[in-house]
Amino acid sequence: MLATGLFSNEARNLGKSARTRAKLMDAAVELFARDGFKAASVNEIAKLAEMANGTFYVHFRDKREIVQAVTLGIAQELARQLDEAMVDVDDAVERVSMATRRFLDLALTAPDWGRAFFRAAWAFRDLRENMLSFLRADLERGREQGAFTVEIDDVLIDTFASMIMGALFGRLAGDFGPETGARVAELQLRMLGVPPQQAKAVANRQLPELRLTITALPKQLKPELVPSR
Amino acid sequence: MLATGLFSNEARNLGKSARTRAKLMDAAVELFARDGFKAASVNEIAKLAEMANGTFYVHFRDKREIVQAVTLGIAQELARQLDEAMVDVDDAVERVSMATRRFLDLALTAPDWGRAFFRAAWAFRDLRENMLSFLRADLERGREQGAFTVEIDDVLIDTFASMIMGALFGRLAGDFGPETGARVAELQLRMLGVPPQQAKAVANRQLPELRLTITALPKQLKPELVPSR
DNA sequence: CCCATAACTGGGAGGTTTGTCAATTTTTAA
DNA sequence: TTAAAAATTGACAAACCTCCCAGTTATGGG
Repeated sequence: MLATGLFSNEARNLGKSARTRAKLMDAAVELFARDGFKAASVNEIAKLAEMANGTFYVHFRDKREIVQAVTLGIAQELARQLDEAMVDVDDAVERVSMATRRFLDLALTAPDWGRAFFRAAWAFRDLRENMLSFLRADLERGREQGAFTVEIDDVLIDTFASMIMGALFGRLAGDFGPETGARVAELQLRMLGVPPQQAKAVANRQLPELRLTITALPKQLKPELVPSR
Repeated sequence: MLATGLFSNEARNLGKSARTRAKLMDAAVELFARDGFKAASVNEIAKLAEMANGTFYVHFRDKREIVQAVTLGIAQELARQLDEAMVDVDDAVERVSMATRRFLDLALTAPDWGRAFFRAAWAFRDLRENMLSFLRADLERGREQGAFTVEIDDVLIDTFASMIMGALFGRLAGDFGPETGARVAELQLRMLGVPPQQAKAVANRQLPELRLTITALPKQLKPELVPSR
């Protein structure tokens, strides 16, 4: 077990129950990433979290419940950080390129989260659709700004997302290096109708340092997962 | 259990051993498609194939072996059919568009095969790389013919494949209809540098009827999986 | 048709999994 | 400080898993 996983870190100032719950979730992330949701066992999660099997069932009704908590937590945190990294970018071409590159950077800083997210994205439709709503907003903005010539429909959005997921997989597998994000962003912009030269320039633009802000979630119940702009 | 799955059909004129083996493989495809390779159990495979658990071990050393047989079988058959459907197409733009559209049509005619292939493509690197070698050939041909302006590298090939896999997933989930293949092909051609108007025209070109040729595999051991041209 | 051989059966050993529960320890708040 | 509440433990039932094997049945070449 790692010293502290991301959930534990978020919960470090909360009560004991929340900390134990977070520890279980961190262990679960690791196993979900490695084995998938179905193949990971409650026993192993508890063992990795260094507690007795029975404790698991104090904090989660069953495996389905921890799967939901973990995947929702990962999606929320990734979306929040991505959103934050882009608050003051207005140009759609920049935003679209940045989303792809930042998302990959982010997922790669916590590879287990990346892997678990990869699995969750295929397994859970509502989570996937929630993430895609962010994307749709930027793509439609690009059309309005006249930057994208392609028609925006569900297939386009899904395809765009698949390109990101494919890159995530390749990065996580170690097949590709850090330049992958820029390359994929370039390909995406070409697809959207941005002139090749501009696509290359924008996609390779230097990004400001990635500032990680792992903060505690608000005490209130999980906020809805919605684009902030 | 379905009347006859594809493996059983291929083996229908072979000896009893081959037929039983094929029946197990058909059952396995169904469960792999539903639950994944790790979560599917030998017990359930045997039960679905309507035979005693012990029979499984007459035909396969263990689960790894049937997973390998099934995934290789699916990949081979899909590659073979795809290759056959494209033998007399020379233009790279046409080939690339056709590969995407035909692959999707093919995978959708046997959705369990499609689902199992989808899983296998992420799980088994060598299988994936083997399929990608087909793709690379056509993409490079397109550069030589001057049709594609984009640089051909590993990230491009992987991204191209991810677009297909994403579409496959959406089609299998019922999110998208039969027009998806043409739409994704159009997006791919745009990405490669084909002028938008031409991309749209080629991608929507009517394809000759898909002729399914489920035939018995040659008696000799599995042939290598290699592009025929 | 006969019978050697191949295919198949089903019970079981030994392990893992899920989920429960009574007993124990830790935390919290008065 | 102390007692009630909350958290944790670990053993366990019941189900399910993989793989084996001794015994039974089916197949097909001579």
